[in-house]
Amino acid sequence: MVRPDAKRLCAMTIVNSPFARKLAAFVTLSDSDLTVLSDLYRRRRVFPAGRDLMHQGQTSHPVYILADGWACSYKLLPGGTRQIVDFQIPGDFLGLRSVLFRTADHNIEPITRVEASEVMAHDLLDAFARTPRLATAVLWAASRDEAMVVEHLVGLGRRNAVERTAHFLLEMGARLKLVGIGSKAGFACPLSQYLLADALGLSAVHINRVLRELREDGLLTFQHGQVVFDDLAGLVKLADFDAAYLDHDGPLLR
Amino acid sequence: MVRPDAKRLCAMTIVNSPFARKLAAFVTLSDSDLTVLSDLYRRRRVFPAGRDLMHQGQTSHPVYILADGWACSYKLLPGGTRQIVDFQIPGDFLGLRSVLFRTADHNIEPITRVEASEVMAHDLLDAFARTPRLATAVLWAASRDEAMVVEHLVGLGRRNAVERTAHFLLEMGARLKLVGIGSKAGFACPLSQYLLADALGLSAVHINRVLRELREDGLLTFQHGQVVFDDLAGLVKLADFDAAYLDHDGPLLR
DNA sequence: CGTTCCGTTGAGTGCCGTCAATCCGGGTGG
DNA sequence: CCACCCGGATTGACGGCACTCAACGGAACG
Repeated sequence: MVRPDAKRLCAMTIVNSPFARKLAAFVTLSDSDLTVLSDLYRRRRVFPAGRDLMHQGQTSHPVYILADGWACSYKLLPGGTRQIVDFQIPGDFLGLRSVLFRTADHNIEPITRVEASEVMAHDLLDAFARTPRLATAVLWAASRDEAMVVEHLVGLGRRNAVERTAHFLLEMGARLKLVGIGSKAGFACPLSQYLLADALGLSAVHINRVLRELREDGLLTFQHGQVVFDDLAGLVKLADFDAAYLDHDGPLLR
Repeated sequence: MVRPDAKRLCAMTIVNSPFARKLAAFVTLSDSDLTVLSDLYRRRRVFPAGRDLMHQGQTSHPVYILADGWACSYKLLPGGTRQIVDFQIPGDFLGLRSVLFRTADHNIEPITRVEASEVMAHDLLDAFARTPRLATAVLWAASRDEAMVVEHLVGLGRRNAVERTAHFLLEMGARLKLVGIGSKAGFACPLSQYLLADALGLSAVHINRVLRELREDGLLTFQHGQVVFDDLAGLVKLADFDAAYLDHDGPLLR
């Protein structure tokens, strides 16, 4: 009986990780790419919900790849309010943007219990040097993250509360579907209305009213930690949602 | 008499460009870095104010480095409104983020007459391969751009009109100072109140009222295309402005 | 000298925030 | 098993920040 190649086995395991899954939507990853990737996954760590794992002003922080759970990045304002910039779901980087700065410019809070792989900046750059294809894929992921931030900005600037909320939930649905969590019908959502409010620039009270309106209009139901798209087409139209920047029919690079 | 080395001369010319000036705030660029940089500047082009030089959905667009003038990147919404994501000033990239996407996800409009160098994506990647230091500098510039977008997002979500406007003008002032245009006292600003409104998620009418309030409170004056910081400390306090992500005391990498 | 763009100001409106009370489910301790 | 507590969800009343509509002045331009 032939014992399977250990590295090969490793690659086979990694291929179903949310991170590889997301990258695979952009580039076709070879076995060697996957092997390099699996090396990055070594230092797995677990964080409890609620306690920040990175905060503004912190110097020389590491980068994480989120393996399980939800997190959010946010900024605090003097008034005591905060603005959530983005939510991170499995497959997303934590703190990639500020890796080139001396200090992190935002906080990251685990919303649920979180499992993440700690990646040394040096190892990441090393991996890039070995597999340019992987480097391209990561750059694409970073561009995609920024595109989401931009879309978020547009929503805050020019969409009313209902459109903004609908757009946000559609985007989360599309992102989750891409990494194999959730479907076109909906997804499990651990976000409280307070978190939603801090992300969408609204008050929790108003979020509640908006969700009720969406529910009564037969568009979507968000109750008991479940988001259900009752009328997907109607939502897409209402929110002017275009998933082009998130999804692709297939890899762009082969 | 010795004729100076042509390449050397080229490097001497480029060192005063806004782009090099901005990068130099982050890394110390060697003569060879500057030579590579000057190669990127070859294809200089001019665009008149007002006509978009890139639009949403456009495929395989080039990247530009802005040499002179102001531009803005924006997204259109179905209602006919638009949201300006960011303004670009000399030294900034145009369209860098969407270079890895098949299609641009936003429009770019020259606000004034604009001079820009067209850079082929291939040449850029080639330059990166030759001088990793330059690659790092460009990545830093990209991270800085994203940090500005994030700060913009925070403003739209959680700052009122006055704070938001003050913060925006302070940020523009800091950016312009970094590339050698404008000073601590103020700067020449070609933006109309309509452009300001589209950027800050407000109506032009309200921008007008906000500017009046800032003026009457002795904080800043924006008239006849000139922004003057009448009370810089007061503005910084009002807007909770922190230029850490824009400016540095000196290069971080030597 | 009309046109157009930009800036300015007033009046009225509405979306969304704040304050406050209530309800509900789950966890905890008696 | 029940009382208590606590975070989150829900709803109502009220107020304010910023929008819309509208009108007018001034400067640039053909």
